[in-house]
Amino acid sequence: MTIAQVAQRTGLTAHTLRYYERTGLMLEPPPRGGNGHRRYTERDADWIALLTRLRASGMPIAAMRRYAELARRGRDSYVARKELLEAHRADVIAKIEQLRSDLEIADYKIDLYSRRIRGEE
Amino acid sequence: MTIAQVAQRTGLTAHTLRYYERTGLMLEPPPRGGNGHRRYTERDADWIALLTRLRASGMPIAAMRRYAELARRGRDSYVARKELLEAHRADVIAKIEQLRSDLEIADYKIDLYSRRIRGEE
DNA sequence: ATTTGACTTAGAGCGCGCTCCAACTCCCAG
DNA sequence: CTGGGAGTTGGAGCGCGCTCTAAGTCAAAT
Repeated sequence: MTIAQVAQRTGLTAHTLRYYERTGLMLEPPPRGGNGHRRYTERDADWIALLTRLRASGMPIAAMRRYAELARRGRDSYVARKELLEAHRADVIAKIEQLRSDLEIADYKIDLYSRRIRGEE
Repeated sequence: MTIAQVAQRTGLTAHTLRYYERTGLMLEPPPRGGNGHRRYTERDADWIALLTRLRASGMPIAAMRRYAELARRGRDSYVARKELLEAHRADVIAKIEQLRSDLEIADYKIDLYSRRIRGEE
């Protein structure tokens, strides 16, 4: 698979794919064809798809890098990887709760404006 | 109220308070004491508290600036302000839903690692 | 008189996550 | 053999939201 095809498939740009590789997010650098172009394997594409989902849930690049490092260590890092993901999950859940509660002020204000618009105060 | 007191009360730094003012988030620049220092009114502090809550729910500075501009226009902008907040609320709710769904991959992986750790596969 | 400390300003710097640029190589179609 | 298109690299630039620095003013405490 070419970089353009992976970009297409994952929704990332080719720029971003090279950036991810540079910054240590790949399990290993994708193999190159005779012309020096990257030839992504199916496994590469799957890994990148996983990265995009972790990213979408707000995982920082640095944590994804740690996750990639663990994944390179193989079966020995299952526990560590699980812990990393659990920590991330807890972060996301906390963030969701925070958003919910910080949204209340908007709700309150919206209600206030509604009443003012209707001339109730 | 001094800038330090408002910082204390709102959890922002004095730096950030000046930045917010520079960038157009205040209804009007806080009055100055004889020594040129800002003397925040109770109303200023309340407004800043509202800003921090909007900010905490992820509203971008640019949107807060628009909100401040509307607020400066007074009663005429109730409808516009309400619409702005409703748009923000919709954004936040969408973001929460997105987070929930993007979290599924972490859940799935956590479960996978659990089973692998227990030696089931 | 001096030091301390809280404030002032304009403007620089930073961390994050991209995003793009310049200059280059390579291959293929016309 | 020429042009176009897709890829390569190192490194610069950007948008956001702060965050900090330098140099200065002023007031109260010693």
